[in-house]
Amino acid sequence: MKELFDKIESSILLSLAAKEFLYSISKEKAIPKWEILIRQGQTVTKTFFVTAGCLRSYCIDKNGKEHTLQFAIKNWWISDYIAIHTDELATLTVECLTDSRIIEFNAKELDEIHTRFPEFESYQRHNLERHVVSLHQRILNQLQLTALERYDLFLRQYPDIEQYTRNYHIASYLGITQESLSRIRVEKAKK
Amino acid sequence: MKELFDKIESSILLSLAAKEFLYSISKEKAIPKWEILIRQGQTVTKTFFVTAGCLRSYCIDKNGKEHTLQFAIKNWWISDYIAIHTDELATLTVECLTDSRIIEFNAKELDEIHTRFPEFESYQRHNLERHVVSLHQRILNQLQLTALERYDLFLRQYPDIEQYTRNYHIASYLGITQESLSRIRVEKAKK
DNA sequence: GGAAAAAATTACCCTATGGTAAGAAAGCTA
DNA sequence: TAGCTTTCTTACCATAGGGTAATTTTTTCC
Repeated sequence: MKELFDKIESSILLSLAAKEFLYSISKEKAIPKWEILIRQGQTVTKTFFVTAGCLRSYCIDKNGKEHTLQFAIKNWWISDYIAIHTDELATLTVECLTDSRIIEFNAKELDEIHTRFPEFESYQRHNLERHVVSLHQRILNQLQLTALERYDLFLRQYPDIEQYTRNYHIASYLGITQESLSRIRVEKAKK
Repeated sequence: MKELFDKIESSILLSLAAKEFLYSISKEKAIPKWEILIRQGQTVTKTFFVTAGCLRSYCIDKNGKEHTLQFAIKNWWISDYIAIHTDELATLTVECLTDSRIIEFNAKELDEIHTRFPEFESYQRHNLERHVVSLHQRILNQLQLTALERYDLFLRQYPDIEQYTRNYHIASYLGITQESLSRIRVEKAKK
């Protein structure tokens, strides 16, 4: 719980009213490892703010292969934004990679917070801007770097995430197979 | 000019004050084909709202290859968000693919609009949410579709953009070479 | 702590896409 | 309309990464 306000307050000043409202609707929850919070094909109503641990969102394609869209650790938001925005069934699965703690919000609650508290809306806008920037960078990396370069960058950029993940999670995030990642790791080890 | 308000008003209600302020600072500009609005390596101060025509943002990698990040037609925003956000030099070039019309905003102006007019901030948040959703979809497509499938999807999803682009623009957006796109087009034609 | 399950590695061969270079077509511009 | 420039196509070969399956290593959990 505290984490949410730490995070938000570090970027904007929340009014007392906003703070009380947030407290009144949000409950921090412990989620055990491997629990699934959103399941591909089902309806999505919630967005999650992570206060501890690590979650992952991924989709399973028509050949049964997993593709990781996002990892989320402390202070990050995660959900199936595609489904929420298009009002369709989940295209993603969101799972807990380790015992974690989250705060969940449904769409109506978030709408209400945004409407009632402009400072929260401002926080969200900044958040989304950062998100867009990181997605732009990810797309450019995918277009111009080799698999090895993307792996190195991932390790440098998100050193805290590796401890929670299996190699095949990272491979599917980087857009390669587990086997290719394994070959890359062998090459790296040789140097 | 009118377009900006058409677009914004269709999603939110702007107060009279906000509208007057927007009018007072924004000037629509005609930009000729091939003009470059942001140049990789230089400083970035502006964000563009397109009212007619088509712009493109791309980066040139260390091997001299172009990678298209975004196309923007009427009612879309375009800039080098990476540079603006990280406060560094442009990693992207933004060019005009055809004679176009734009309204430009500098960061300070946008900040001021956001601060003074919560309804504009709300519009921007929704805009950014849509942007995040489309980037998520693009990343998933890149991970799970073949080049041919991505090309078909592009043509279906953005039928209005093709008229403004060269094939190598589209190829570099899809993450393939111009030659590969050409081979794909030949295959498609056969069927 | 040990059996069972899951993940990672490795070897072998395969395929989609890349690179180069030459020629054809289309688009400008005088 | 001719000539120049840019874009597109095609052929040929190269390569990064994929697929399968067997083996080893690590993790899970009773």
